[in-house]
Amino acid sequence: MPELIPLSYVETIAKAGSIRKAADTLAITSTALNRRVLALEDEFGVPIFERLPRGVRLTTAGELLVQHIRSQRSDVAKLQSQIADLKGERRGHVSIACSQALLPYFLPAEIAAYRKQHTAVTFGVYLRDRAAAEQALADFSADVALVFEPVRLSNVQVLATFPQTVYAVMRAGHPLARRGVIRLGDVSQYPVGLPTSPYGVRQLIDHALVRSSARLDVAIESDNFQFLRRYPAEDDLITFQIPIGLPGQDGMDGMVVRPVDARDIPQGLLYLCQLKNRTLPVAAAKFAVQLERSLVEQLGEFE
Amino acid sequence: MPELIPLSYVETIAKAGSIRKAADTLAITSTALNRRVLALEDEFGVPIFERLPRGVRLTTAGELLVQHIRSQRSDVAKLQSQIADLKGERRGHVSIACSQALLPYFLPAEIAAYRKQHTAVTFGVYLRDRAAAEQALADFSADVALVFEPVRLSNVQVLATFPQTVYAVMRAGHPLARRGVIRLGDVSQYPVGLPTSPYGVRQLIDHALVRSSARLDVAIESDNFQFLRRYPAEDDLITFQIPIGLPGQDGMDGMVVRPVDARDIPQGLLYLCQLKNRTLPVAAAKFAVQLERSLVEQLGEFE
DNA sequence: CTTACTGCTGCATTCAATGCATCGCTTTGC
DNA sequence: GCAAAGCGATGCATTGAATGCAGCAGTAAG
Repeated sequence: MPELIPLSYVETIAKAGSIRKAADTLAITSTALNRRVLALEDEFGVPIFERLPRGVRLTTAGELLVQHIRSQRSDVAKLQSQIADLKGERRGHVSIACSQALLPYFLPAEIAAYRKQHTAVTFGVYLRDRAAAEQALADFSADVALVFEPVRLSNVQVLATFPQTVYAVMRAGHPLARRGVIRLGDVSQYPVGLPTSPYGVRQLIDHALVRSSARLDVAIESDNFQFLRRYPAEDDLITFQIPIGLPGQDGMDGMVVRPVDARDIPQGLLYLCQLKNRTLPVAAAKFAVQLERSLVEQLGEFE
Repeated sequence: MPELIPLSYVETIAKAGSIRKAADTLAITSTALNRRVLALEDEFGVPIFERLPRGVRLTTAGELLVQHIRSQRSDVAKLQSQIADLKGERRGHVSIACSQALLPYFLPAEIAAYRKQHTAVTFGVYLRDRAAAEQALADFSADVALVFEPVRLSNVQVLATFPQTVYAVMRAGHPLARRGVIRLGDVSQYPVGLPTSPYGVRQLIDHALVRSSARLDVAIESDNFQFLRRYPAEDDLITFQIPIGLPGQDGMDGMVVRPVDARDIPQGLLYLCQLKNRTLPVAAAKFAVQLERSLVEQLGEFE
């Protein structure tokens, strides 16, 4: 699909930082590339690149142009996926930006289920924090984002939200394991492990602690959910997770999870999003629908 | 802006119905054009055109492609208008599809006011009935549509709605002219002139008549609002208009308008629309904002 | 059966895009 | 300070991909 995305060399130059370097990676001479840039600037009547002593940098107009090119690329992908769809091939590619909690169980199962039906569809799964996920949507490097408690949601269209109760994770023999629902006051008697502050679960807990008289003994802090989920097996410590990041009934080898009372820590929301005003390629749209269905079912299981 | 819209020849061929005719209008040989088509079909792996004995016709894939090309053209226009905007030129073009009522007074005044500020912006104003206006949005031949009581509104995004009371139009000496508000029962004593059935005003009146005991003596029927507005000057006949299609206090030379009681004929809605999920070019977006403001003011005047 | 119109293809041509060499400029390193 | 290195821009020769020409095969209309 060569000339379906013209001007894509502009992106290469912007990334490389100089015309000569970009010409190298494009395997053409700098002359040719330079000429294309000049011709393009002539057409628009505006400089696309700012000439610096050590290379070039996009002007404001150039940034608009790059945005346009990316949007166009995504449109072409959509078109190709539509055409492939009516060829009966069900091809395509889906890029997903998501929070950590989705990676260990939920997305692998979902993607495997989807690919079982549509084997020609390929996937890209990228761990992005809440801000980076929105950025990924904006520059078309992701089709959909699945994030817990996102930040601002500007330029983002919410396809669906799913409430997520915070669960306490502990070893099976832990005293609190006998209770059905955990109160925050109970937990304050034990050391806890928390995610670092950028994460949604931590935000919810921090907010809860402000309003509450309880204080937590934070013995462990980590930015890795996998670590936080496994650690209580070795210690009396309690950590917190949302259900989407937990394995099913089996596979909890020696550990148990108990919901935290919603009066203490309110439910957070898991957001399924896409870029505002964008029509997704067929594959991505269908996958989003499947995600929505599965998440609604998943919800029922844990309630 | 030549090669910013590649593939645009596909549209030309589709419209011409044959490669050779299209080649004529494009001022190139049929050979070259044919080659491009073959190359394109090779890239997509799907025939774009169906070969008929007397020419070609778009396949399903081809129709998708044409839709994509139109969308792309509109995107490029948006980009250029954005770039022109930051050049301080405020250039651009706005295409408007609208009902008859907007043409005599409202749009001329609005466009003139806009062009006073942005002289480099050009306009296209096209009379389209309610169904055709939506079609015009869909194929990107119009940026915004202003229609009274539209039909289905699929694939259309409503930017704003404005209630429009139906007004009775009569000569100044008419007996009913002494009343402040007209009841449908009063009108039934006189002959009336109505727009033909596709128009929103007629729809409202027809609906009103079904529910009401009153019957109207339809002496004149026309699809031209200009005619219906002027005719009562020569006759005791009464016609109906919405305020947006009427001149201000002056310029009614010998005629008066009186609102029809909303209990008899409910208010209709004037819709300001754009294509769903489309980002308008700067000029069109700004003009839409101006329209919205003016219409809100206009509303105050007549209430 | 002829005529006219269609899309398609082999071969020669041409012109726009490319490559080469070089200039003018700024920053970097000694 | 002065040479070196890296950058974008430009004049000139070259090349190859897109074009044009002529002719093919097929179908519908008269």
